[in-house]
Amino acid sequence: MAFWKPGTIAPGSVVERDAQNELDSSILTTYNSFSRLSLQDQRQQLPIFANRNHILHLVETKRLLILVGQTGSGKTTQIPQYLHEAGWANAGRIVACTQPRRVAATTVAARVAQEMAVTLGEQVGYSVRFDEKWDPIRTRIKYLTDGMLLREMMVEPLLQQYSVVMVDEAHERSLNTDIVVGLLKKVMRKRQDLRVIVSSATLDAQQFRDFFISGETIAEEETAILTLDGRVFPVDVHFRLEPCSDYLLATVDAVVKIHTLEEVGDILVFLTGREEIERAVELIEQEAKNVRNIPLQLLALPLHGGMSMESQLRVFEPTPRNTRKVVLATNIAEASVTIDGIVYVVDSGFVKLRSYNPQTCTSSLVVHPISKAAAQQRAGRAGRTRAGKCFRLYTEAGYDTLRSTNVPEMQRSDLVPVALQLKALGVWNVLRFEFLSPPPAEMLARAFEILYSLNAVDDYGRLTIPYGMRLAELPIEPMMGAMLFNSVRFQCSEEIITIAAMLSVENIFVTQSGRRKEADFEKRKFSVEEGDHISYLNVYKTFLRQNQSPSFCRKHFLNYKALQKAVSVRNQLLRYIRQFSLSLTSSHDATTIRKCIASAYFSHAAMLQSDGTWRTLRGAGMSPVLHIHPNSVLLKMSPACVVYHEVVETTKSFMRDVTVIEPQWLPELAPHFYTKA
DNA sequence: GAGCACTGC
Repeated sequence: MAFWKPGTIAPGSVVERDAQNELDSSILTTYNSFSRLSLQDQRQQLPIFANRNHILHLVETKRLLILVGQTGSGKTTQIPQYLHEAGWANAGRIVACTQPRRVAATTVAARVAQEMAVTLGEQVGYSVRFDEKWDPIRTRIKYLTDGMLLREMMVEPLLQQYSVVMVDEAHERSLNTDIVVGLLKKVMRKRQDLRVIVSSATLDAQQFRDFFISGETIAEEETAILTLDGRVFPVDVHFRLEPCSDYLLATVDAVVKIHTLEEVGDILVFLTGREEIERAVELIEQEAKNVRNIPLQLLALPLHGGMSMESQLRVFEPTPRNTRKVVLATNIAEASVTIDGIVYVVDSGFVKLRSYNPQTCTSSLVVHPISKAAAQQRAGRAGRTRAGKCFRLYTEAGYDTLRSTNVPEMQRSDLVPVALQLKALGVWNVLRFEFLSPPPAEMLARAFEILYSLNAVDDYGRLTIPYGMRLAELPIEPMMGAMLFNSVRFQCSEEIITIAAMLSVENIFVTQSGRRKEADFEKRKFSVEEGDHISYLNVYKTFLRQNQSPSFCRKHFLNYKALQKAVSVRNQLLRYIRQFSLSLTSSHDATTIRKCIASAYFSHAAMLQSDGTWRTLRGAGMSPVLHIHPNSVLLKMSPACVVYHEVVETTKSFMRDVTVIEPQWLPELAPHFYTKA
């Protein structure tokens, strides 16, 4: 293939896969060359074992250790054990290891408990939302999501119970990881004894060190950067010689070329979204019919977050005989989901990213070029089980123009919840908080204006007690929290908790390509003219009445897993209601429920214009022209006045989760915001 | 008559 310019990357030079994958490679006997060894012998075979004493020495003598960990180095499972063996968990102290994802925290904890031959939940435990197994007295090593560590810090800001905190996957720059890192720097000022380990990728290790040594919190000589070798297979990386004008067609072309020219092995393709993936599947299926001289069948499978769990599971089934599987995936396959047997990766070089515009309170979902770090992560997906190849649909010069690491989530998020959480975590002056990547001061100032309008902070920017503190404690966004508190007054808290839970989960209605009409028909059975919120209430009530039956969901195109999550969220919210001693009352009057929604979402009210679009009532000149989202039950209706949960900008500015209201409610419910004309 | 990347509390 003269088409491709080869450029090998050395074994171990790909960015670390997430902790769960690291674990998979040692659990799955098929691919574990050490499987016949005892667990202790297996531990000593890991590349990291050679560094054990060095790591312990660094933790002993330095206060901050930055680990550049390669794939399969075993750092997530081994380092906490080394620290435990060396006595860092003596005298009632605990070694903590944070993860950005729930599955990683729980599965790694299970593996470590197994290696230490202890019962999970005793010496080794984990803590994630909805699920925890650890013992306040006995637990010595604790794996937790960084979000859970933040919750613990609301109660114990100095983390006195922990001797070492290891922040894993810090290079992903998730919102919570960044907040944890910023807070750890603050804690290190007050606790000389605390040890911090930050695990990251090559490209940003120095940035983490610079962050901690700035402001003389800790001296440079109190820090160390250590690079660990990994256990992965080499991946040949091929660039295009010429840029392509249409990466979708280039994708299909690349898949067909791999299929005809390369030896057996499954293909993983990275694209940006559902629509694109479905088109690519179609095109590949067409092309596959024309390939006649190959004994292998080509099986194209989509993989994206909008699919039901059972459809997603299809990509994990073993590839049938005489078949080559090609999985066309979104970013879900970059870190969250690992597919075995992938030998070839086709990388479009693009990703769909959500970013937030605080001026219009709008989030947009736009296709962006990926970062170099993400490109390496994607390439690494080909080297899991044996040597692989990665075909990049961009030139080497194009690669050089990519930014080195991901845009931190902090830079593209609504800062209202961040500001509220930092206040609740005891950060007195949020504008002076040391962020790893500081957001513009005016964006933080705007966040405080909104917190003030919600009565979460007072004239001086102080958190109100108990209201602001309670809003911060709730695991939902502040405006939704306000709706929850208002529901007590409207005497419909039962229904509002359900609605809040349903708004917290995505993709309640699943759509399978080709069965859209059926799905639409089923959806209409739950739909009411009042709008999406009340329709969700219907879905939830019916789901419970059907005893949370998976087959009921399948029959009616409902997402079983999403609904189960809604049940968990609702139970959690119910616990908060009880904790705050709020009364639980039920209302069968949809008008009351709609008024309650509008009482918190009054700033999200929009009026129908003569041209058939909507505009927000206040600041209409600034607000974009709004449309009802195609997923809304109100799509074909033209309600005169609505409130919406959020606006997402894709091809247009769409209002998602819309409820019909009467315009005269607004001056009654929010007189400070709307004055009667 | 069109659309929705992925996490987390």
